[in-house]
Amino acid sequence: MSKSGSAPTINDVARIAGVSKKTVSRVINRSPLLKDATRQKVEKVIAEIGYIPNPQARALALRRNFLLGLLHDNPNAQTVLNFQEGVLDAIRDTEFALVVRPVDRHSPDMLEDIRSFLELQRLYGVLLLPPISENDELAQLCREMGCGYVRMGSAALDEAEHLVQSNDREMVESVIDYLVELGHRRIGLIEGPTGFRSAAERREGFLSAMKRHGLDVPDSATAQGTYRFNSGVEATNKLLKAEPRITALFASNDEMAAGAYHAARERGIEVPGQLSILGFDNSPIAAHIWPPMTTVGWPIREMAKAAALKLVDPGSDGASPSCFPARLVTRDSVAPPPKEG
Amino acid sequence: MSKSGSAPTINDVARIAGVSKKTVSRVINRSPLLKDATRQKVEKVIAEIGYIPNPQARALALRRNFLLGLLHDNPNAQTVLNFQEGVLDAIRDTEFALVVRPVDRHSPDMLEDIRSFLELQRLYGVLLLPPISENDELAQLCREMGCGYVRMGSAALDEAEHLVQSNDREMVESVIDYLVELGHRRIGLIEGPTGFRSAAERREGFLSAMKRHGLDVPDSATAQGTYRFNSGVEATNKLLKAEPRITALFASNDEMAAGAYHAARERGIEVPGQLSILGFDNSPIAAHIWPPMTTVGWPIREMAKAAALKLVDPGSDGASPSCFPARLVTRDSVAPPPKEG
DNA sequence: ACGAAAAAGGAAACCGGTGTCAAAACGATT
DNA sequence: AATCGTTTTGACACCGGTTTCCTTTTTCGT
Repeated sequence: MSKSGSAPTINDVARIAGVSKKTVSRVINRSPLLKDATRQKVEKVIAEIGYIPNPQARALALRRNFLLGLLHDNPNAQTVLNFQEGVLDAIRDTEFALVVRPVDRHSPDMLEDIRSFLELQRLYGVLLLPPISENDELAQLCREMGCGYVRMGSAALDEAEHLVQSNDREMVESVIDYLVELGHRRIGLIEGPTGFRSAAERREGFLSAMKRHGLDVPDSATAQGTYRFNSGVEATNKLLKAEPRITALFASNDEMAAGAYHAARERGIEVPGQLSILGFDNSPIAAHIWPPMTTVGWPIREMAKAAALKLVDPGSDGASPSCFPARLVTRDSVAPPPKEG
Repeated sequence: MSKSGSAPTINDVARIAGVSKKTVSRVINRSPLLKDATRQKVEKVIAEIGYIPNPQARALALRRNFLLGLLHDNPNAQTVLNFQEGVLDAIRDTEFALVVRPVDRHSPDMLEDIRSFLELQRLYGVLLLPPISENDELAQLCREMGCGYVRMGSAALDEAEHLVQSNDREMVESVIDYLVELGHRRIGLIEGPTGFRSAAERREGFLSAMKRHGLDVPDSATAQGTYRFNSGVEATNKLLKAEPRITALFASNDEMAAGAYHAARERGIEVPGQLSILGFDNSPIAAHIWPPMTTVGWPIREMAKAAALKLVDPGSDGASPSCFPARLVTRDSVAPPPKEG
């Protein structure tokens, strides 16, 4: 019997069940070459004494930890946190745990930092959040290091087993359709920074929808931001100066849309009476700002769960492509355009 | 020599340095009974070949993982994320990693869940964020399990070595002083939920400052919220109905303060012209809301770093009490009270 | 210079699992 | 019943450190 006070080990199970520890190990690892009778006998003992394999020992023997890593360059606090919750949904009641690692994508050492991190911790796999999920070198690094990985993205960045995708582009298109239906014709775009795949996808969606409706998008009706609040303010100011007749504004994310509110208010423009504003991400700020913002939300938590499952249990469903639908969250920042004066 | 491709092991170091692995182990563990010459010789080799002890092996032998756990019941996404960054600041370039574990403080199984989590993962230590940091049973559990812990709190919850503290109370007092200096006399309070130590501290600070100034605080000038946005809306409505002559409002956190903005706007009350609003936490919403909110910010990241250091390197400074000063972040939601009549 | 105590080093066992490979058990044939 | 080819199972080394226990060397007082 194991000394009371310390958890039962594989040896305890083996002794009580009257088999070798290797056999117990086989039961734990679901080896197919076990006689059913043996398996059941061992499983009974495991259940009885409440044995749980020690992840530290397995980590050493397998040269691989039971840790999932979350690598991110803080796109947005709420997003990251929702993602963490989703991963936890997937690994709750398993031996896995989630380790987080904020990184700085602007640092020239990012890849080296991550390499030594992976080398040291021997993670089972990592989850890559945008924008660093778009970094192909990083994915390559994971492959080299024998570390599983799943990328979250708004485009087909990788093979299905390494990807959980959202359909930003389609979603933006339908959002523009919605604005056009309401009567808007002059719609402005605040796009995200160059180099972000999501920004590109959202812009493409915008442009193709406008084109489909036969609407003109002069250069002066688009402005670029950095996905941060301040850049939204600046972009809006620039836009409204160049194109004062714009009646609706689509911002590539909520923070910039909130910046647009700010700029509009400073100019005495009423939202949504004189200007409709639409964001993207459904972050908390969209709900808290006044008037509450209409935006597009994607099911981050479910996506995170799916991503984690691809790593942890690739058998179940891991190879199938996962594209998650976003949905329009209608609040009060969009109205029909004002009557022409 | 170690086979190229795999990291150097303790045996490599021992062979190259011409000592036994035990000696190397002693160097790594800073054993005091080593001759300086030996230590330096070994350290030189370690540096040369870039040896890093394998955390998995150490975890097995020491029965203790090199993982810090962050237990939280999401007080606020930005807070949690800042905290994570702070912990990372402390453990960057060490063998430690940070694992996160959101918990549900309303679940009756919370303690059991955490117990089995600790048992399984054998964390080196955990960091407890408010509000669960206030749970004494949880701290007791950590002690029982031999797991280090540090609590973040707004009061003296525990011994110095287990505590990183903020001075909410003092800070609220000085905030009220500030309002009174501006001329406010009728100040309302939206307090946080019962059972939160921070809520209690902030209320105490408010009341004692008001008392000090000889100002009356009728029951109708305080309302309770849940720390969530919506509760801020409701509390403000209740408050303004009962005490329409209030000229300033202090909310126990920014989310509720944002709710107060919302309620004020719905009632056509101008902020800060007719009503000054003050929040607490300096969360992003405070900066993004219109007009930008004056609030109190505490240095979460530094506090997190200090907390992590208490666990990782208790020698350095771990036993000394750590109380971090908050500071007033002045923005545009506070103005002198409107002239009477 | 001598003996005792302190410091340094090493061999082997151990932490709790997994991999390899050979032995044992089994079933089907002859 | 003996033989052969498969399953099943177990003995033993190993993952990369730490620990125990003991021997050898230093250091120091006298």
